[in-house]
Amino acid sequence: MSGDHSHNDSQIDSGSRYNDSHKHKDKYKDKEHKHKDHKKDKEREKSKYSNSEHRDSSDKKHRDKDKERLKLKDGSLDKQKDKHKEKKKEERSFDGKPKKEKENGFESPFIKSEPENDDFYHSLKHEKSLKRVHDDDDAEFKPKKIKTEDDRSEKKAKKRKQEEEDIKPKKKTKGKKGEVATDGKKKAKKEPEEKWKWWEEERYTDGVKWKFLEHKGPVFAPPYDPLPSNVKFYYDGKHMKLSPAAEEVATFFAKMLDHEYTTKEVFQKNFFKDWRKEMTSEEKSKITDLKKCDFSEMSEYFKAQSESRKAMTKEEKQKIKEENERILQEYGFCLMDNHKERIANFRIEPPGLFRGRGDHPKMGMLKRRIRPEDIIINCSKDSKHPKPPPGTKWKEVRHDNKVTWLVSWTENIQGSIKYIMLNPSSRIKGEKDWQKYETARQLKKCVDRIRAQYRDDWKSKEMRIRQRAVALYFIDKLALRAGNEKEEGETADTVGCCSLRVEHLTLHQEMDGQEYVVEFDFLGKDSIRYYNKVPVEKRVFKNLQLFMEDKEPEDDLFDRLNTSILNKHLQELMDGLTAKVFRTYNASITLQQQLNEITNSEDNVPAKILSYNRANRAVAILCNHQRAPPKTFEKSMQNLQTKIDAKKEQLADAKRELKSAKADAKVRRDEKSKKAVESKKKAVQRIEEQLMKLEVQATDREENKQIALGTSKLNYLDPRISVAWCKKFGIPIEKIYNKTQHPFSLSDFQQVVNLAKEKT
DNA sequence: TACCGAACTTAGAAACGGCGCA
DNA sequence: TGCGCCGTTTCTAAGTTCGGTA
Repeated sequence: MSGDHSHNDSQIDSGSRYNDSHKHKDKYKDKEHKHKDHKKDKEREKSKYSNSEHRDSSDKKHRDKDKERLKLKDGSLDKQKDKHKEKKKEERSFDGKPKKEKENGFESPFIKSEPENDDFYHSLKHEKSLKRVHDDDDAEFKPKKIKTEDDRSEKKAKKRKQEEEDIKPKKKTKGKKGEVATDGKKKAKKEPEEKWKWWEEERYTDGVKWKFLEHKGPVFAPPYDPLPSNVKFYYDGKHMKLSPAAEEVATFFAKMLDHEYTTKEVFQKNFFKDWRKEMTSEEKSKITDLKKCDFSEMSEYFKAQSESRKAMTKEEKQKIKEENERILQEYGFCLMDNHKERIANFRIEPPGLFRGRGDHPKMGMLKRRIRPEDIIINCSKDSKHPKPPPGTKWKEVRHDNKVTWLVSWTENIQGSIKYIMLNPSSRIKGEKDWQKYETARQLKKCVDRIRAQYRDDWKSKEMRIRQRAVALYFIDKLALRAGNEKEEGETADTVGCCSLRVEHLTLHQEMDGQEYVVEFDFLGKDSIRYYNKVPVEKRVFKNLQLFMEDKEPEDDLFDRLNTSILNKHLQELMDGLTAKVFRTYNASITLQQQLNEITNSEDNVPAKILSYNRANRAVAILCNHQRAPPKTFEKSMQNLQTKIDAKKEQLADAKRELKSAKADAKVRRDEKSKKAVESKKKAVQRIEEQLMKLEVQATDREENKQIALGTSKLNYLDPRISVAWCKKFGIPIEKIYNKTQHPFSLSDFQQVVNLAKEKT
């Protein structure tokens, strides 16, 4: 990326986003409190206005101001749009791939390392490069076809028809536990299952997700197991026997007694309110104050139970493991279009207390038990439908093949729908993932034009266009999320780009020797704090001043913008473009740039992996993927340091021994002493390597203290970049991805690796 | 065009389990 | 052999996007 889009330079103090986070947390909480109090006061004052009235009046105010400041639109945008549409037609063929790229072959720059080809992300022809990485001499490679509406040749229609005829599952032969073999071939135990190369097949059209789907339904949470009679609950110091329903809910609280949640007022209030709903009228009249409730015996009981589980014998543990495996084999897989696919979450969420993140107004509420009568089953008409537990009924059985879920139910906290879906290794998820990275690569081709346009729009005569352009600049430069509007009081007060409020930004004409600095401070997804000081272009700065003029701190910064308007605009700029594509694109391109920049081919494997982790870290910082430092962090760092110190001593000893061996050899001049020198040399070398490994580990861990790498690795980084990097620098792919990560690249890769091993 | 619900992705925390070390 | 550590897996909350409806 060029200019101001190099993310890492753009943050004056990127480290401060993490290092200061605790310092700022309290300040932020105060701020949030103030905001809420202020809001309440204002609401009281303005109680005669409804929310929408207030918004309307504010809209009008801004509209009038616009008129004063800006003259009417001159139609240049439409011209631009038309021009762009034409260009778009030229750029792409029907399947979304540039013609040029289709005609010319491609070589991964990480394989062929000329500097001009270092832009892997841009020039990559994905299927081919993947294949190259995996299997250089596979001449049979066929690029995957992405079917579109325009893509229906007669031949393909015939093929589809044939597929439809073939779609019923082939007769399966059951092998030993959990083995399902197709085509009547029994699979040998432990033999790796043949991997479905779905990426080599054509996709469904018209929103069809599958033709055949069969599964066994969900696994329900075990029924409540009442407490033994010796485990007592006390109210106001006196023992009180609770009814089963009230006792169950009490145990949810008792299980969380050591958690910070139970100390929060909102949590306690919500819990108590919902708990009382489960009580008998007698209990209700007696138990009126949570503070008088003593759950400690219950809590101790659960702790003891957890301890005894840990202390179980090997055999007992094995028995449980086997039972879990049996359940997994029975319920953890489905049959989708002839293939056995792993289900991600086949267990229904058990009842408990809702743990919202951040200052969630509903934390502590009772998540009720889900019964078969709440469950909607989705499967093929012609499949064997899952049976509800004896004496119960499903809410509904439907056959909707335009969705990917198998089971759904509505949860009682937010009233939202929960789903049981397939594992990321499934075709259905992998295909989507692949598509996502392809869209991001499409963006790479037109991002310069889009950037030029939004820069131009900063000067627009229309306020809404200026706001859109500045928001897009933030989304692109800072990888902010889109920021949907949220219902007040239903969730924690978090924002994204479009929902930023005036109070979330502070403008500094000059700061730390830089001009036009914007200081962001807000809570994003999961109430993770985003704190960043960013120098921006003068025009952006001036626009922000304009947007903030005459507004209250709690007013929307972009009052003429929402995610729907923004995404509609993005759709016009590029097919399939939405705000989140920028995050994927910028994450992947950052990884590639960082890898190019910091990998040293002379380094050994651990040092190269450190480089990879650092590149990954740059992405995680960009995307603001933070985590709470592990509880054992300080201790584990200390342990590591002790190991390093010991290793250093060991090295010093080894060096001394080598020195004396050398001196000895000089005097003796015999074979034996020569050999001794050699072996001492090797020992020194070995210890040096071990020390280096430990030091690298310490650096990596320290740098990772508050940063979560997993999310970016799993969701934002095009795996082809990592795979190509591994190939170029001779790093085993297993060092970067474990066996469950990145199915579409790794399953194939792993297969080729295994084949190669077999051949040698 | 605004609104809303459905569907799906992204997210951090917690639980789990296996491995290395004393 | 037991224990602690740490990577992996599971869990489910919290986002985004899309499409239908009024």
